[in-house]
Amino acid sequence: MFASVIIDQDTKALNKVFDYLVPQGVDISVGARVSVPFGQRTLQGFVIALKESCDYDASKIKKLYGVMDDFALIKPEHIQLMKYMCDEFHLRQTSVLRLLVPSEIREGKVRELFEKYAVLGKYDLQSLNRAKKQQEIIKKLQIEGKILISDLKKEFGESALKALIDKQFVLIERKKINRKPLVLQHQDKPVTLSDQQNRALQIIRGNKTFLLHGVTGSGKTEVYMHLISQALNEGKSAIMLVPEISLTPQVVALFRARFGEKIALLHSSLSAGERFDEWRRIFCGEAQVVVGARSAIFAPCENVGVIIIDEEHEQSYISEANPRYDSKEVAAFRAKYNSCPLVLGSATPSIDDYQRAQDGEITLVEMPVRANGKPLPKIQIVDMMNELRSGNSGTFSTQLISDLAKVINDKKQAMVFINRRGYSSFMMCRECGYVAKCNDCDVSLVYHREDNRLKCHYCGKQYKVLDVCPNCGSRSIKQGAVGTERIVHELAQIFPDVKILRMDNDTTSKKNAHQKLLQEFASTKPCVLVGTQMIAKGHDFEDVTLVGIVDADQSLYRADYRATERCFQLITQVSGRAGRSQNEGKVDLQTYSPRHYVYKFAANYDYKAFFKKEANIRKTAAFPPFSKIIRILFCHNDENVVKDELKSCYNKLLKVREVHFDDVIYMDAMKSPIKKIKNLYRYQVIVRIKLDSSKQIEDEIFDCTQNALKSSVFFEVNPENMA
DNA sequence: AGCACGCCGACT
DNA sequence: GTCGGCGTGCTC
Repeated sequence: MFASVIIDQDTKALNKVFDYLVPQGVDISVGARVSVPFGQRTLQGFVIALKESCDYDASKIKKLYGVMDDFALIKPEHIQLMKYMCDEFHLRQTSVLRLLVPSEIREGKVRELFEKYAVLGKYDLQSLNRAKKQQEIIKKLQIEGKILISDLKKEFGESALKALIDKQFVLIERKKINRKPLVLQHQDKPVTLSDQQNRALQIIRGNKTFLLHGVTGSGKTEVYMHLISQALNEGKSAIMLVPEISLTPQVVALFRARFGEKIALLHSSLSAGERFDEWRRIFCGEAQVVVGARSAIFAPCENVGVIIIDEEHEQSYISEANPRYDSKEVAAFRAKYNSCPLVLGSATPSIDDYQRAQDGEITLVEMPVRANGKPLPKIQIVDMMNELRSGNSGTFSTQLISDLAKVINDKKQAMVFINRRGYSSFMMCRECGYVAKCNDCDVSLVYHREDNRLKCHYCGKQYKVLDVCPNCGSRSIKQGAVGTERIVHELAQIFPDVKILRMDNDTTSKKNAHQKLLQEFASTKPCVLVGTQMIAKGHDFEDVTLVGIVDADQSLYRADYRATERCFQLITQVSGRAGRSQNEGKVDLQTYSPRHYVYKFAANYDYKAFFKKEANIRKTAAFPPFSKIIRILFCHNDENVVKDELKSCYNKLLKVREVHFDDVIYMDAMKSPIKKIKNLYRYQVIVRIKLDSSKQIEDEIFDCTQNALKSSVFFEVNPENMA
C-alpha cells in the first residue's frame, strides 16, 4: 500500500504530495501523522490518501518510518476541507493544515487522546503467593477482562501493577478513545420564546443558509441557543462563531449556564495548554458545542448539527494575515458536508449577504421587534457645520454637552464613541504643511499624550514629540483630528468632577484590563466611558442613557467602497448601547455631512432603505457584490524589486485580459494607498471582473502572480482592507 | 526549509 | 593545486 503524504513544512516548493510505501503490518489511516525519510532528513507529514498503486518511479520510492500517534489527527471532513480551501483561497496545503491542527498538537506527541488498558497475559498465580496485591489485580482482571491502567493504579498502587507488567503477567493495551456517547442533561430552563423567535426557529431547518436579520435586542442569542439545543438533542454537535472582541466573560457565562461542560471555547488568548485541552475535548466528542472566534470554524467536531455566525457582517471573519480565508465560506463548506443549517445573524447584515438573500440564494429570516418591547434609542443628527457657523469650533456640540450634563445630573452613564485612539491623528506644521510620518511606514504618526510621544499605529515605533518643524524650523505646530485620549482630556476640563474612563487598544493591552475597566464602569455613576469600536460590542449597561458619536465622518471618507456600509453598521451598533433597559436612551450623532444618506437611514434604523440605496450605487459602479475585486499586493524592502516584479506580473495579466476581454471590468497597477509598512514597499494591481466570470479566470490571474522571486505576494478576492 | 551539487576566487 | 563562497534545484 502507498500513502500520499504532505510534508509539514510551509513553503511553496514543498506544496505537493509525496508518495511513500507503507511497510507491512503498519496500521495506518488517512489523516495520520507520519514520520518519513525526506532527502537526508527525517520529517513529519500527514497522510491525505491511501492507495494500492503509485505513479512515481518505483525505484525511488521510500518506505515511511511509521505512524506517530494512535489515531488520525485529521478527520475525513477536514481532509476534504483542506483540498477545498487550497483551491478556493489559493493556499498551500501545509498552511491550511496548520489551521486545522493547532501547533501544540502538531509539534508534540499527543498522549492525552488514548487510554491504556491492562489485560491479562500469560500468568502464573502460584508464583505470586506472597504478593497479595498482585493476586488481587489478577483476580479483578479475570472478572472484568480489561481495566483502565489509571484505575488499577488508584486502587492497588503503582508498584504492584508495575511488577506484574515487568513479568508480562499483565499486558498494556492502548486503545483509541472513541467518541463518548452523548449523555443528555435536561437542565435547560424553560424559556418562553416570543412569536418571532418561534417563527425563526421554525424556518431554520435543513441544509440551507439563513440570514437572520434581527434588530438590536430582538433576542437572536436565545434563537442561537435553541438551535444548539436542538442539535444536541439529535446527538449532533454545534459551532458558533462570534467576533473576537465579543468573547467577553458575560457571553461565555451565558453559554456555560445553558450548556455546562459541553461547551468548548476557542479564542486567541487561550494559553497553549488550554487550547490543547479544548481541542482534545472537541476531537474526542467530550465537548459538542464549540464557541469561538474566526478560527473555531476549524474545530475538529464530527456530525455538526448547526453552524451559527453571529454579527456576520464583522470584518474579523476574514483573516487579515496569511493564510487568508473567509470563515463564512469555510462554514458554508462544513454545513454542506454535514447537511446542516448555516445561520448568519446580524442587526446590520453585510450588503453582500443581504443581496444574496434578495436573489433567493439564501433564506432571509427577520426579527424586527425588540424582545423587551422598548423602542430603539432616538438618534439625533447634530450638524457640526452649523456649530462652526455659530462659533463653536470645538470637539463637542452644544447639544452633546447639554445632554451629557443632564446624564451626569441624573447620576446615569454615557458612552462617547470615537473611531481613533491616541490624542490627535497627526501633527502638522502650520507654516509649510509638514506632517510627521513614520520612517518605516508611509503613515502619519499619532500623538499620545500619556507618554508624550508620537507613535506609529502600523508598526508601533515611537518617536520624540516635535516642537520645531524639521522641514522649515517653524514652531507653529498643530494637531489634527481628535482621538480617544484628547476626548478624555477635553471632557475632564468641561466636567472636572465626573469620572471619565477610556477604553481602547492602549488601555486594554494588559491581561484582564478589559474586564476591569468594564467592571469599574458598571459600578461608577455618573460616569462617562470614552472608547473606540471596542465599547460597541455586546455589553449591557442598564444605566447608559446617552451615546455620543463624536466624529462619525471619520469612517466615511476613506478610499474604500465599503466605507458607507461600515459607517451604517457602526452607528447602529454603537447606538444599541443606549437604553438597554428601563431607561430610555438617546444618541447624539455629530457630523459635518448631516445630509449624507447613511445618516438619514441610520437615524431611522431603516436598514432596508439603506440597503436599497447602497446596493443601487454598487450596482451602477460595478462593485461587489455585483463584481469581484482582485487585489494583488507585492511587498519588498527594495522599491525597484517590487516595481519590477509587479510590472512583469502586470504584463502577464495584460495577456489574460486579452483572452477574457469581456470579463475584465477594470485593471490597473499602482502604489498601494499606504506605500510602505515596516520598511516594506507596497505596490498593487487591482482587477475587477464580472460576477459571473468563471473560476478559471481567477485562477489564471492567480498564476500570473506566482513567478515573483523576491517580493512577498498577497492575492485577495474582495479584500476587506485596501490599504 | 535544508541539504547537496556545482562552478569560480584567494590561500596553505 | 584546494578550501569555500553561495546560486540552483531537489526532496516520494
